[in-house]
Amino acid sequence: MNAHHSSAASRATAVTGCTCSKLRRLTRRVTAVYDRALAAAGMRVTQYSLLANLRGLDGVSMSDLAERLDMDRTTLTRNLGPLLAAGWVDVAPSPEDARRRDVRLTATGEAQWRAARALWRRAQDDVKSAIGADDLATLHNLLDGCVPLFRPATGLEGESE
Amino acid sequence: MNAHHSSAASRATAVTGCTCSKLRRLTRRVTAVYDRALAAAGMRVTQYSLLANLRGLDGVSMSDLAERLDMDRTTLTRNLGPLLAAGWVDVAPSPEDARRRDVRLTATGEAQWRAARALWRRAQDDVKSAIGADDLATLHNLLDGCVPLFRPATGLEGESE
DNA sequence: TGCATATACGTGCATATGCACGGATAATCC
DNA sequence: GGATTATCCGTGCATATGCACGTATATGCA
Repeated sequence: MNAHHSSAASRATAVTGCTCSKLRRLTRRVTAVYDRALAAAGMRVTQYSLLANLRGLDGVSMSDLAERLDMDRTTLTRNLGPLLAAGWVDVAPSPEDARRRDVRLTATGEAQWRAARALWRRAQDDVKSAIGADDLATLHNLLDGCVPLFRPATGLEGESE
Repeated sequence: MNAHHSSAASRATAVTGCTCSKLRRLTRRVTAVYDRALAAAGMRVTQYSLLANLRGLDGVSMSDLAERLDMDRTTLTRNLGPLLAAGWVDVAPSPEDARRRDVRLTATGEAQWRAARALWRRAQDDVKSAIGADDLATLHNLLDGCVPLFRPATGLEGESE
């Protein structure tokens, strides 16, 4: 399908269709790939991502973690539910600020992540094989680069007046 | 940020990170853009997409529509709920096959779609401005091109043995 | 014809997503 | 120091997503 360099590189195609629907469509299908692979570890890709992002962090507030994941704060609250019930993460009030609730990966959660890691790797490799390394790199760069363009205003960027 | 041709074109970057999480992350943020724009029409981008896809089709079975959208059949059933309640779509048993239920856009639904179209257009233009026409074209081509790679097997493709 | 199979669909369950709203605590400002 | 404001958070509501399972109808075969 792709000889060597660029199979999906655009040749000035007129931009048509809904970017959002295209994103949602592919997200649905790709999520299925990862979820099927991670099912053997009893978790979904969203949960795997939470565990992975919690690694190395020694206690993050809900809001900080949500912002880090570009996720709504209240969505994070509920997404942590299953992980909390499974004992993979721990949430405790911050000693310094009683308003904050610090999220932490437990030892069990760390072990679970480590076990799921191989399954995730397999899914990631499958995706890489299917899309191709070059196109996947381009896709990653586009996805990463676009996110900051749509971040909600924190009220600190446009201090012009 | 981009001089002329390619701001997000990859230069052999090592592919790291989770493709699925990256997709989900951007989808979250971009969906917010469209949903905010379409809120004035009382609908979300998922619903707008349904109406748009129903246009021109004179009755599609649930399964066919789901496949067309790369969406789980049961997800479609529930996503049609609000549209059905609003009277924007109509679902009726097929005259030929009592198992099938044909989905059709109503006149009200058509009008709603037409009204929402301008709002969608504005969101789409905003996204195009933010990302840039070239990168957006590349993104669209990648998204469209990848979907078929992850379609569930229909049991008709690998007849080798 | 009658039964086994295949197809089309809905529901229960669990999670994912985010807006609107309200409660609790910290910071600020007279 | 007490009222106002800002920050951090959970919950109610509505939708989005899909797997497992069951039901109804059509199809194919003996």
